[in-house]
Amino acid sequence: MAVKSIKDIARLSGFSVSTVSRVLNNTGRFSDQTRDKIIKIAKENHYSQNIIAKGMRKGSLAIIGILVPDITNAYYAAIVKKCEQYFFEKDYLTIVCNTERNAEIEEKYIAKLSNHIVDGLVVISTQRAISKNRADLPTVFIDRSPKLSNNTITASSDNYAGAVIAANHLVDRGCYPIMLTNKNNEFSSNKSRILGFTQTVKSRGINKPIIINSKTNSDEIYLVKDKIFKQIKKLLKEHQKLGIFAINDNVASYIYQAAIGEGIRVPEQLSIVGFDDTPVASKLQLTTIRQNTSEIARVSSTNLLKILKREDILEHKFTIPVSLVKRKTT
Amino acid sequence: MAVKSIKDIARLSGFSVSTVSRVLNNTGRFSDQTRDKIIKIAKENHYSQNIIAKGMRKGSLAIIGILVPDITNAYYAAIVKKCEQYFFEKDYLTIVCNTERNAEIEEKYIAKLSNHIVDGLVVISTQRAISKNRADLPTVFIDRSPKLSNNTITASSDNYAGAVIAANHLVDRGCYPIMLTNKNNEFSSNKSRILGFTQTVKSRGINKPIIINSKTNSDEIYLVKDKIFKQIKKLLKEHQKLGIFAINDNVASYIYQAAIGEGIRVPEQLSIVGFDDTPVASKLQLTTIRQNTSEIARVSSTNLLKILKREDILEHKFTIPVSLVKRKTT
DNA sequence: CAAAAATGCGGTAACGTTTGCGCAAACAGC
DNA sequence: GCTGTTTGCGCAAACGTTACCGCATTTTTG
Repeated sequence: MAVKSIKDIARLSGFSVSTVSRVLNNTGRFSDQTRDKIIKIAKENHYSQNIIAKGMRKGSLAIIGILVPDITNAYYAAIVKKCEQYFFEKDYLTIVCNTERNAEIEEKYIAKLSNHIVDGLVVISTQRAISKNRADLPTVFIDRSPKLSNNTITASSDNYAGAVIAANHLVDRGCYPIMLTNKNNEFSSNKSRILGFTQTVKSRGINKPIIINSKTNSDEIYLVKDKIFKQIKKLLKEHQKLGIFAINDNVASYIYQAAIGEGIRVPEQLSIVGFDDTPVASKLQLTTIRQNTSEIARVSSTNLLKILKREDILEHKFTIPVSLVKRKTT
Repeated sequence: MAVKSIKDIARLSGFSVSTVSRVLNNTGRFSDQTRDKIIKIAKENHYSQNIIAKGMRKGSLAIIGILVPDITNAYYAAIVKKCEQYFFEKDYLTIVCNTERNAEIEEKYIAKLSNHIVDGLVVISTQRAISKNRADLPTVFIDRSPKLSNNTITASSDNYAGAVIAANHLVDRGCYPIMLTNKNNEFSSNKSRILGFTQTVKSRGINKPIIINSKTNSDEIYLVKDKIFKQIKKLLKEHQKLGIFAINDNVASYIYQAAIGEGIRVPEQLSIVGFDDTPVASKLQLTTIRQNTSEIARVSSTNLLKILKREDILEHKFTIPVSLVKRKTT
């Protein structure tokens, strides 16, 4: 009961603290008898190592911090889960921070985590360049990276290729392609998707690609439903089949439901391709571009651990392939 | 640059470490001049407190651990996010652990966290009673709690009331009610829902309530689709309108999609009520029983912090009200 | 069998912080 | 101007570990 520290085990076993420490960490020299006796006593008394003290001595608690806009978002949740599990395999714990994409909250988390509490940081999709005073903390970025220096390490999906696949898929199925984006078009991932769409559509003979920008967040797109459908209905008169490439599954699923409500047949009149492949997409049977979240997480985690082990990392940009998941909306 | 510890600030300012510590923590006695000078130097040199050392001295790192089956599940994600945000408000960080409902993994996490790394634990829906050797760690439970002692603190939705609401809603709309559960019927939350359904249905004059147990996990229910629909179709011949109360939204949404595939009209022939109110339910326009995840998280977090502050907690069971969200499947 | 090497173990400093205690100087009261 | 109180600050111990170093004792070597 009263056993708290290595000192108690030392006292109970008759050995010194250094010997107990060596046995418990399996380092240095000690006899088999000594080991057995100390281990036995430690177990009997439910000794558990004080990680704080160890961390102080070693200068590390073996904890990783992960900054994520919102754990409730299925795409982020998938990444965070995989990272956490990967780190735990390697004996690291993970502190999760919901930043709400709010720069102020981000700064607060970073300030707190910088105080020697985490060994490194995984940063997903930050609003802006991260404050410089965390410059000492090893960091890997997911999706987007600040323009701090040219050796920041980033992993992201091949957004450009995803858009190319989506655009070609729509044109192949005889649709006149439209892209529907949200207000976050300054995000590099959105930029790449727009570029991929535009270039592909042009290469298929359409000179003026139509891109509708909702100018809202993905989950507030319902506010501009009427405006969007006015445009869609107008286009439907000019083209037999329309194909919407939505910036993500949330937007795609909303448009899908709304189209049905408007009496537009999917996919006969209107095909829809989303992006992400979240559970909603699979429940709604939405065709979408799948992001390989497991791979993004794996690459990021291993890179961070490599930095911590001071191993060299040759690449700095890691681009993860995406794939088309064909379902019932195309 | 080379400034690492309070010692450096002491050296640079000409004061002792104790004075610096007192100023930085705003405790004890010091003059205004001293304060200004020390603060200035600390800021100039970007001093940041070493939380590990502080933690060692104070015996706490101000970190909470949260054990959750799967952060990817929307219901759990909502709770975890709220808890994390609440703890951060109170200056605690949160370590998230995905246990996959696996007892072995749970034990590993608990063993690791027990080593003085967290101040307390939030445990969501554990598979079994938690290993006894963590008995020293303050813990609150969500959804279900092990039968360790009768003062374990638990917060959960009013599952019984939810089932009563769902059953009445279905009967009110002229449906012959059926309940569809998964294999986890030993879970107390499922038990309560089944009880609520059974008793309500009986009180409405149906003596032999029909409960179909898929005997699979929620996301593997597709394996027994044929069996389930055979039964549903048979019942459809005996009753004009059927109403399914599904154990959760995942099951409900699958049944919804499958029913449409089978050519059954929803809600004309078959009404469906889910449980949870996850994003999928709202996307699919599923009628469901909403769990108040914010409230569950708030109650649990405040209770844990109360325990840490050694405040008395009068109740041990916290039951959070649920509500009917009527959408298009009823 | 002497010298050299290996083994087993303990003493102790250090990690960076907080905090009780004590002491000198300044200030207050009468 | 003497006593009593307050103020400002430093010393040093302590939190629980780890790891360097050193010292017997034992084992190996030639």
